[in-house]
Amino acid sequence: MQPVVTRFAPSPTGYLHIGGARTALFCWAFARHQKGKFLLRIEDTDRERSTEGAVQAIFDGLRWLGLDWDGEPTMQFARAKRHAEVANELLRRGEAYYCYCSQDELAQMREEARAAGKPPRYNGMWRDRDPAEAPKGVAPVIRIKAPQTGEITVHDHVQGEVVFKTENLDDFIILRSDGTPTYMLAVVVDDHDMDVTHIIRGDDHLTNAARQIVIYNGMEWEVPEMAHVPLIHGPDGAKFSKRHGALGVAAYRAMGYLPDALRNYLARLGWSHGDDELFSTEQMVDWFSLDALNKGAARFDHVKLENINGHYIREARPERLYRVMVDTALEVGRDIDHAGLTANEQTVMAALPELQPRAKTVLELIDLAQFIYAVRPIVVDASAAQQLTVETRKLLGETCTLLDALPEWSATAIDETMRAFAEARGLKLGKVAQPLRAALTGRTVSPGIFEVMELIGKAESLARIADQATA
RNA sequence: GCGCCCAUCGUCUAGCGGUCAGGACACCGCCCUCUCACGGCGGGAACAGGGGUUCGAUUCCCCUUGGGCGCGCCA
Repeated sequence: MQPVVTRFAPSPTGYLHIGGARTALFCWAFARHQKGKFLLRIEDTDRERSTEGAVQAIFDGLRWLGLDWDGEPTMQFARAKRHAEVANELLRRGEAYYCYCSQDELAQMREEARAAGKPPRYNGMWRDRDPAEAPKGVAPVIRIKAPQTGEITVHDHVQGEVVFKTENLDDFIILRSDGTPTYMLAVVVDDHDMDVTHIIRGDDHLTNAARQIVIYNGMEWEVPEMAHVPLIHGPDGAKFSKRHGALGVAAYRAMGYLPDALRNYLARLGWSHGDDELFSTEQMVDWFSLDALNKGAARFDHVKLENINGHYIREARPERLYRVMVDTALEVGRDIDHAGLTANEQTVMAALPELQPRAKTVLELIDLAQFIYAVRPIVVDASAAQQLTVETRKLLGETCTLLDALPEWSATAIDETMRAFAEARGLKLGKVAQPLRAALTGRTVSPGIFEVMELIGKAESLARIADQATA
């Protein structure tokens, strides 16, 4: 049996966007499931818009998500000569022809078609005309000779049998007047030459598939299997543009999302395996099949992504999370946090089990860790300040004395004495804990306050409390 | 305009002729509790509309409506 070969073929004109990442994930998962190959092709034939930085962003994004490709990436522009060769072969076979139309003539053609209520398309002007009639000095394009009757069926693993009447297809250009290939030609030639067996891509290419089949037929090449997956929509159901919150993969990393979380979320968008919501990459590879892909477009839901991210943060090992926190702080330019995190590696690591269930993103994790390296006097935020009254400041003074006398500095020991202290005063524990939290962290929200004290140590704890206490 | 695709709770989805229409996120209660999370328990919430086919339609077919995509010497 022929080994499966899939490919991801982005054009490097921006960042690796979320929709592309999902397509890549599906291509990758299918290839890995089938024990086949997953190839990468950079479609950089648009010389105006393609940039080196964008190519790098694609590599980085895929690697970050853990999508490894096989072999060296193919750079499409470098294969222009081969594309032209195929165009000329099509010419020889009588499956394509030179067209000498000017831009004005084409514009007029489109105008006329529109007026006649037909789709704007080329009218076949040069299809059967003798090239000897060609106007002097005009560099021609090469157009494919599309069948004018019958239909073309795309056998799609997601969309099913999609039938296009050939009368709705026109003789599109395959080679530009400057000798460079158009997208339609380049894709077909490359997919064929790369031995791609399964084309998995966005369903915005579904109509292109019919056109591409014309080229396959012209060359008598076998048409690969196809699967056109629905696009991702924005939260409002409309197109998922930058304006509507569509971001690059790198942006999610910067916002503190873990690659496992994004991968899991994206996989679940348009694909499912029963009721399974949370699954590992291995499980996805194990379970992946094209039949389980959905036909309808899905909306991108940041809230659910956040929930899944929270799950992966809770599951992550502190060592790994610590590295991500440091890297993220550096990347987003939070120098103070970066310095604090770096200088307190052991404490942060020890605190992480307390921090993890409280954070949905790595950025939140960093915020949560601030009490560790905050510098005295602690900045007390507005709501925490309300906890510090004349009475509670006195209370804090008394706890200082008790705490100072503790022979052993542990959360449980502190817990016991504070409970006893509160009870002796006829106070609920919260009446003591909240002022302590305000004094120690400057906030009203934090991990268990006795754990906080253990983490930052006796001296620092007593000092922070004393800063807010009165005798 | 023409062509094509799609349609189950607010969102992501399970369902592949007979189900009390299941799960997850979100939301609302309750519990746990030093705050906030986490966790546990419970609740409300959907088959777009209309025709068929069938003993029986969420499921199959058609139409309507509503979304989306495509129609470049862009990819």
